[in-house]
Amino acid sequence: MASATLESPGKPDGVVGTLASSVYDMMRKDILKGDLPPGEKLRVEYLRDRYGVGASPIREALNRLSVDGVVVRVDQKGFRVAEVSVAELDELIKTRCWLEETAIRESIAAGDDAWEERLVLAFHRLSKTPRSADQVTYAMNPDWEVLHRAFHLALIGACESRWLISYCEQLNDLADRYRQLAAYPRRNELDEHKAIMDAAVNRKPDDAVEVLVDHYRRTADIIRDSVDQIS
Amino acid sequence: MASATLESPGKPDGVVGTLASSVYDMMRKDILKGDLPPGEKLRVEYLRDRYGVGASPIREALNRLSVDGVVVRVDQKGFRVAEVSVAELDELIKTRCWLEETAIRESIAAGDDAWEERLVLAFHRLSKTPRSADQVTYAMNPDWEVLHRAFHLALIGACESRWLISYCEQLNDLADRYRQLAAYPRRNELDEHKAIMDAAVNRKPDDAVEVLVDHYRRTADIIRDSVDQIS
DNA sequence: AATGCATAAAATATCGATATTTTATTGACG
DNA sequence: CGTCAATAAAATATCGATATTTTATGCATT
Repeated sequence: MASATLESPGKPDGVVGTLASSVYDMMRKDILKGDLPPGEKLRVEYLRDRYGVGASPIREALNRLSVDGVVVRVDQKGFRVAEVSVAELDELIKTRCWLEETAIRESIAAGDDAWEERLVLAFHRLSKTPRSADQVTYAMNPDWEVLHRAFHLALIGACESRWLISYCEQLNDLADRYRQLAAYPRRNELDEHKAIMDAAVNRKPDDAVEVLVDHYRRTADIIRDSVDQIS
Repeated sequence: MASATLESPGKPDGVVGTLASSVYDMMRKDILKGDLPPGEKLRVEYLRDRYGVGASPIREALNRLSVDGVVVRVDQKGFRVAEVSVAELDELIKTRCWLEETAIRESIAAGDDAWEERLVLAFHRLSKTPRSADQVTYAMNPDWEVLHRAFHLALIGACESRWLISYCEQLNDLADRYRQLAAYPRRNELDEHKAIMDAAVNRKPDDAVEVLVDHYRRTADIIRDSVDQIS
């Protein structure tokens, strides 16, 4: 953990947009995957070194991240990576289940063929991608993570509310952070993902909700002990 | 409108916290009540004059506001006040109804005596406060607005999810912005607020949801034409 | 040993200058 | 008249210095 924290993950070469936005993206990723661990003080001077930019873009990114929920801002005391806890995990999952129930019901009700096709493709791509980057020992596969996120967002993509989608995105990312932080066993969720997709495509909202909620709760159950130890 | 835009609403004298936070609060209020109108370009040089602080705190505040949904940020092009539209209003109200349905059901289920008492007091204070600042012509009463917000947040305060509460807060504020921007007739919502409170306190979730949703939709109906004209 | 105070060191937040990018303007050409 | 290119003006974004605040340290007192 210490070496992961101190090692610079790279500089914003080939900058697109602004330095502040690049730093925001990089820092956000580092926090969500645990490279910047829960509770860590985010000192501007250290971050300048780590990301290779000046204090202003760093502070701008930190301000944005603080509204995202991954960074905690205290006036005059600076910024800190948001803590994790079992209570927080449970509240997060509970809220996620509420909101995604609404979102998936609305998507099933309003979703057209295009939505179905996006969902089917998202599942297909996810199912073709190895869950683990290593065949012997579980190792996080970044490709799978990207496709996994896309699959879950495709499920709710037809709910016709950018607000609800953005809230679900936020809760998704925060929940995934817990998964990255926890000791996660080899587990293949393929059948669960397929059951969710089938229920959605077959326009069975009650089934979809039940399987989806079960999926999220099961994940939380698996990682709960581990979260208790890192918090 | 032009004079309201150009007139400085005050400087951060007696700064508490940081300049960035003070500017954030002031600018947020100015946007929500329409003093900084929809679509307006937020030029840093102008805001420096208006709020009397340097570019850095201005940019920091703008970055935070951009995640709030009241400001739109485009890299290399700066910041602009978020636009309004009828479609946006409808999506907002729809989402608000979904989320507050969940929040009020959960609050009714989990809320203890303390929650009831907070709600009863919030209603009481709201009912004692004149809806309009002027007895002849409707004029926005800031005191009523503060208590109105508190009442609605008290309703959902026992839902046991800080995420859901913060989303409802955001949607509440954005919906209230529409009310401030629109030509709003003299209307007294006292009976509606009472019906909502009674249903909640009497632990009747279906009634509470129905009256609450009706309340929000009615407001949207009242202001829709006016919103169409300012957007 | 615990508490309080003063001072030094470290960190946070802001300022103003300046580098970079976008927008506006003007003139040439078809 | 419309389009394109060049240039100037305006605006955005960043830098590094510095003012302000917080934290750490050392010493004295109870």
